[in-house]
Amino acid sequence: MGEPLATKHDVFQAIADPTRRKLLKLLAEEEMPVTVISGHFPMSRTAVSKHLRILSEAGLVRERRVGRENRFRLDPQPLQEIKQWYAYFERFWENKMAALQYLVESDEPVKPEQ
Amino acid sequence: MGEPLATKHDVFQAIADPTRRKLLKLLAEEEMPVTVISGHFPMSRTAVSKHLRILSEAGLVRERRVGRENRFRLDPQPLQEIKQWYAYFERFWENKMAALQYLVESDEPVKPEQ
DNA sequence: TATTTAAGAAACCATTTGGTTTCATATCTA
DNA sequence: TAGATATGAAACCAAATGGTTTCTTAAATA
Repeated sequence: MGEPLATKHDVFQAIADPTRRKLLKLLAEEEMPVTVISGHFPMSRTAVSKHLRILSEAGLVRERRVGRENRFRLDPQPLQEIKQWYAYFERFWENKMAALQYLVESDEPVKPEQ
Repeated sequence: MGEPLATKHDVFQAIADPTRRKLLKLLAEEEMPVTVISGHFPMSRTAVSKHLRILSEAGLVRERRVGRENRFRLDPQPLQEIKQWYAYFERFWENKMAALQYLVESDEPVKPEQ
């Protein structure tokens, strides 16, 4: 049923690395083979390949063999978990604003509570 | 101006650890001193304290000395960055839905694309 | 067919991470 | 004041992380 396709790696941990976040943005636009992808990063192809493996195990990218190429593309579905997690805190965000009159998006110091 | 208050630690990296995510949920409810907080976790107080330090450096918690206690509470503000990051991909998610007829927010199995 | 190209596997390495225990210090309280 | 309590700092450690280089294999091509 609606269970994740491949989640050997945690989504939160997968997106923790800035290189992997950049990979996701890159692969959101279009499908690409590993060599082309690695051309966008200042590290070895092997290193990029490892990051892709982690993203793949978190279900965030899909891979497809085409000849000798391995083409990757984004699968945003597991990011729903991030959204749901965030949504929980959004509640407190609202509460805080209302109840404690936090000065949101300002440089005013937060007023001590007592 | 509206810049983050303390971001020696990356927010994405801060929420990558499950213990720290649990800490955020715990501290969302109420302010607590370190000893009380650490009672909720199967590890040493010092370990919890280190996690709190990381959350603090990411701006996700505020600390306040009260006598000999150090009380922590959630500050959800930096989570906005997560939301913004996520929002970018939500766009692709929508696209996929439209183009590939994904079944969103249901328990139906995702239809294979080919 | 011989050669080039694409990619992963393996071995390795330095640094970071997440934990520990011990110790020092500041603040309560009997 | 003496002792108990709350906490962080320091030193330490094993495992995970993010990178490297080398080697092998499969597919495309001259």
